[in-house]
Amino acid sequence: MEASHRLGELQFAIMRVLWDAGEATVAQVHETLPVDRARALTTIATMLTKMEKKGVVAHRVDGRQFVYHPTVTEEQVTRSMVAELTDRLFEGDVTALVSHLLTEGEIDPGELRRLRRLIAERQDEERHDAN
Amino acid sequence: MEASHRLGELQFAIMRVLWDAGEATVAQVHETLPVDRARALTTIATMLTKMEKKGVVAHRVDGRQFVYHPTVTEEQVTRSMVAELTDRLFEGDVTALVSHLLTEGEIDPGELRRLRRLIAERQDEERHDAN
DNA sequence: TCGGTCGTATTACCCCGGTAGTCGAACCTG
DNA sequence: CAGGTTCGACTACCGGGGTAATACGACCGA
Repeated sequence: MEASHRLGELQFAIMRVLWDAGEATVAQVHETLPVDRARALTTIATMLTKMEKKGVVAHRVDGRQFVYHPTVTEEQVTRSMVAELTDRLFEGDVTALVSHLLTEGEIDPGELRRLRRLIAERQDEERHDAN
Repeated sequence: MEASHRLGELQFAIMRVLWDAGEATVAQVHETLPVDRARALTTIATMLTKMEKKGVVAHRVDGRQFVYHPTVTEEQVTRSMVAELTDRLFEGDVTALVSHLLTEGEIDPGELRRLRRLIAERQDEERHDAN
């Protein structure tokens, strides 16, 4: 029942930092962020403000600094973004997505074995769970 | 080696129509489009212009009408969008994505069996192919 | 106390997806 | 030929991601 937490590239990167650290100031996020492209500190601050308005982060005040923390879990975001793509591209048919990955993706034999094991485990759980 | 064909919701819907029909006029696209929400004809026309500028469609002239056709395949688009998500969310680890689908997604036992068979087939191909 | 520094707030752009009104040219049709 | 219709071109606007300069207030050290 969660809203669709659609995050952009930078927003996701920021969330990563916050998920890892639990909480962080603007400066800390800025430093921790992968330095692919140097971004101004104010850019991060602006982003965090927007993200707070959107409800994916919140902050507490520590002295003069804002300490931001996530209000949504990585799982929630990942799930909603994967679900959105699955809906968009495969009408929600998860199997179709996996099928695509198998036929189009570069999956080596080792990966295939891992996947097979994964599914077997899942089937086991399915059998044991009333869920 | 294809560029990242990132398409929005409406753009994708339009591409669907074009992929299905092979080619279509603005009016045909407009009519064929799922009538979830009534859109103005000009909206479709504008979108198609933008999409042509972006290089995912092209048009020929038939009398006074433009007949649009796709210049990229559904496979190309699907692949690049899936790849983008996989990179964003799972650092390109396809198995991680599938794992996510298995543990988080709503996959019923029937689906699991289908997937298992899919993987088995893929493994067979892997064995037979020198690829 | 005064000036610099630190850190957030405000403001302003750019780009692009989406939405659509209006304009102008071509084309029928009476 | 005149007037209405059709269809693309042009223009405009909103929202949101991304980027950042500038403004402003608080704080600290000399």
